[in-house]
Amino acid sequence: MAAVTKRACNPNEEEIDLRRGPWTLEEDTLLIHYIASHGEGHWNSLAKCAGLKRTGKSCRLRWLNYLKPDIKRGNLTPQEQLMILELHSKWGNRWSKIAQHLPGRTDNEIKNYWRTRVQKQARQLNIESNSKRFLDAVRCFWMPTLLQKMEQSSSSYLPTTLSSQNSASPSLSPNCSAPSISLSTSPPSKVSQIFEHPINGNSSSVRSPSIFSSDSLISQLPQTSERLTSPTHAFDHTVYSSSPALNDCYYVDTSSGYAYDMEGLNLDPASAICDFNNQQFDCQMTAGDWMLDNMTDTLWNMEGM
DNA sequence: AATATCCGCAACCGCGAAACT
DNA sequence: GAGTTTCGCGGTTGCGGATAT
Repeated sequence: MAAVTKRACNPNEEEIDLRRGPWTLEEDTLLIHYIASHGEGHWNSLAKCAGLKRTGKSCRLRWLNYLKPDIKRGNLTPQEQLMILELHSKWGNRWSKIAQHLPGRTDNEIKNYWRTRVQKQARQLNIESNSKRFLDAVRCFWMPTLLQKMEQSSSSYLPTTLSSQNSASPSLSPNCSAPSISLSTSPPSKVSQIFEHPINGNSSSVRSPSIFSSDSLISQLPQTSERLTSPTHAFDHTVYSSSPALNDCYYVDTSSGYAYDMEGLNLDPASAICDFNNQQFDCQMTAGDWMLDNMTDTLWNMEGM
């Protein structure tokens, strides 16, 4: 039951009972129908004209975060999680800006994801979520694991003729200035949304932002052949090798058929050991290191990661 | 089975920027 | 240019379901 408060916007106006709390189906219907026929904007007058005893602010929030038709619901895909991690490393808590690059996702949803999932992991590791250390952790383990899931999903999801080709695997292209999660072959038919590289964009696909620049976190991921020594590590050369078609950079969202959750990921601790010869990052893994100590029971077994 | 605790998410709040008068 | 209104953003809260005890 939504709370009701007495409020007078203007001393001359009669007091209006303003509802608060969860929206009812009736209110949702009113708002949807009103916007369908009159459009959105001018939220305060919209609330009054639609017969909603809500603030314009509340109506706007309800519409943008929940009722808008193109809102995508369900778990964030690995691709989306990866993009959030990447963009947050660049922009910080600019949720709305980050959300602009994730069609169908709201800033509120992304913010909640960051606070409930990402910051939780940082807390469990006793490191600041905005610290370089945590960024390294994200870069060295979280992102590769997401990429692994993307690789696996694309392999199982795409037709075998496609998935058997290296070029069809999501590839990290260190030199790619556009989204570096790429498919260099024609996008599969089941791909729901494709962000094309700007120089190739010629369809109705949503244009991708130019993220994942050369100095981005992803481009700083350790090259598999150089730094990942475990034979069981899931990242083979197809993940990190340069795509022969660097210009063909797609962001592939397979969410239409999948609902991934980090919690479902299971990374063998042994496979997470890095040997960073170049020591570019301070997340070198040796027995007794802070991260290794923690990874079996927090971040790196992916329970809750 | 009952209670406590945890967790995710929708909704609210305060503030600053932009638009309008 | 000043004052007011509207909009949008980021931070926070609180509810309800899930899980643990």
